[in-house]
Amino acid sequence: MVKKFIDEESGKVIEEKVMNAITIDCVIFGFDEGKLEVLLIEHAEGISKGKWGLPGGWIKEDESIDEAANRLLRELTGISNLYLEQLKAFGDPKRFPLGRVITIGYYALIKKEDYDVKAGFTASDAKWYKMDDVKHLIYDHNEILNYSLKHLRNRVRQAPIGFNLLPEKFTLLQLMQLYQEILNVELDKPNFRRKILKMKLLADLKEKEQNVSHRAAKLYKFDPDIYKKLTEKGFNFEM
Amino acid sequence: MVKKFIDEESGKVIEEKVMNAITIDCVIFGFDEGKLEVLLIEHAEGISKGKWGLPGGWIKEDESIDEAANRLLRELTGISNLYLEQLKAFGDPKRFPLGRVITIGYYALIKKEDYDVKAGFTASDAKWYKMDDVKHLIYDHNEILNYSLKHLRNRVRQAPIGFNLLPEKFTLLQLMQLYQEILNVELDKPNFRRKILKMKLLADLKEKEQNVSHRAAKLYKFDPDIYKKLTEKGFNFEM
DNA sequence: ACAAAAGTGTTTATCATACACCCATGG
DNA sequence: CCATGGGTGTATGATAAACACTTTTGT
Repeated sequence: MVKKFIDEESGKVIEEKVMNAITIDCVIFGFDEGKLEVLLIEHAEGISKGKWGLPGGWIKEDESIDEAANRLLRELTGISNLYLEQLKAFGDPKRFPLGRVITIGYYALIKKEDYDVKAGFTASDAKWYKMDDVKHLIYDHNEILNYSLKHLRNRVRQAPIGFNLLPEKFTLLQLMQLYQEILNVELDKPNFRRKILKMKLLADLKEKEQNVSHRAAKLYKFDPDIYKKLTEKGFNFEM
Repeated sequence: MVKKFIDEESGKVIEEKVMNAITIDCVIFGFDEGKLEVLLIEHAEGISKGKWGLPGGWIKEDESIDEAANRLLRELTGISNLYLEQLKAFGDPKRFPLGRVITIGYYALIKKEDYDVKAGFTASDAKWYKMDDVKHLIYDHNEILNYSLKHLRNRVRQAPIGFNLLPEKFTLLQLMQLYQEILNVELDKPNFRRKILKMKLLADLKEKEQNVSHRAAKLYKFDPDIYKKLTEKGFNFEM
C-alpha cells in the first residue's frame, strides 16, 4: 500500500510504501487548569468524516513503530522530543469496520506550553478535551483511551513521568494538583511537600511566582540528571 | 496469506487465511527447583532451522490477537486456561531478515505440573531453559525475552501473579523462593511469612507436606475469590 | 542427638498520617 | 485586616527490618 506524506525537509508531497493492516493510534495527554486533557481529531475524510477520534496513521515500510509514532506526533503537535511510550496492540477482528486492521496504541505526555497546533492530513480539526467531556469516539478509540488512562495511573505511581505534563517551572501545589487529578485522590499538602522534597528529584530554581495575590511560592524544575543518578534504587510514588 | 492448521475439534489439517506481516511470539515462564525457566522451541524449517527461539505463530483473519495467543499456547502446551498477558509490539524494520514483520509479544506463566509437551507444527523440539542458560536466540527474541523478564519483575510486585508459577498447593518457603528468584533478592523468612499472611490471600489447606526430613510445613493455596474481594484496595508486594 | 527447615516473639528505627499553626502578599 | 495559598512543626500509630529463639520431623 502507498500513501502520501509531506517530506519533513523539503516540504514536498511524496509517496511512500506503508504497512498494510497495521496502524498507530496515539493518546496525547495534556494538563490545563488542574484538569487532565486529551487531544482529539475530527476526521476529515472517509467513512468516519465528522467524527472524533484519536490521532493516528500508517507505518512506513522502513521506519520502526516507535519512529512512526514519533513522526505522527511531530506532524501533529510540532514537538520533537516528548514523552512517548507504547501501550499495547489492539487487535479485535471487528475493531475497524472496513477490514482487519490491528492498531498499536501509544500515549504521550506533553507540556501544553510547547504545543503548536498543526492540523494534519486527515484532521480538519484538532481539539483538547477534558477527560470528563470525551464522548463517543470512532472504532475502539474509547477502549484505547480508557486503557491508557489506567496505564497512566499506574505509571505515575512508579516513575516521575507526571512532570512531562507540567510547565518547565512549577510550584509544589501545581504538582500536587496534578497527582490529585490523575489519581483522583485528595492529598495532604504538608505531607506531600515532605514526601516529594525528600526524594531529591526537584531542583530549587531560587525563583518565586510573580503577581499572585498570596504569598509567592518557590518554583522548582524536575531534574532528569538527578533522576538518572537516583533511578537505580527505584522510587515509590504511592500517594 | 494462507497457512495450514490442525483443526482442534476434528484433528484434520485445514487451511486458513492469516494476517500478513504480523506474528505473535510468546515467552512462557515456568518455575522448577527454585529456578525461573523459559520454554524455547527449536525451529524445524526455513532459514532458522536448527536454531532456538520463542514459540510463535500467525494470527488468523477472524480471531483477535488475544485469541491467537491463547490458541498458540494451547497447541504448544496443552493448557487452556493459563495466565497470559500481552507485552507489547516489537517493530524494528530489520528484526526479521526476510521482510517487514511486526510481532506482538505475549508472556505466560504456567504451573509446570500442568504442562504436557506437544511439539507443534514448526517445532522439532521444545525445551525448558533456566534463564541463565539461554544463549543467542533467533531474530530479536533475546530482546523480547529480556523485556518480558523486566516486565515480570514489575508485575510481580504489584499483583499476586507469581502464584501462577507454583503448584496448586505450596508452602510459604516455596513462595518466598519464587520471589527471591524472580526479584533477585534475599528475603527474611519470618518477615516474609508475616507480610504474606497479613494480606489474607492464602487459604490454609489444613494439610502438611509429606515425607520431608524436617518439620513438615503447612500447605496453602492462592484463593482467587479472596483476591477479587480484596483487589480493589490494591496491594503492595514490594519486598 | 543432630540436621534442617518450620514457625514465633521482640526490639528498634523509620515513616505515613493527621492536624495545628505561622508566614507573606494583594485587595 | 482578611482571604488565600505557602510553608513548618509535632504527636501518634503503623510498619519494615533484624535477629534471637522455640518447635517438629526424619535419619
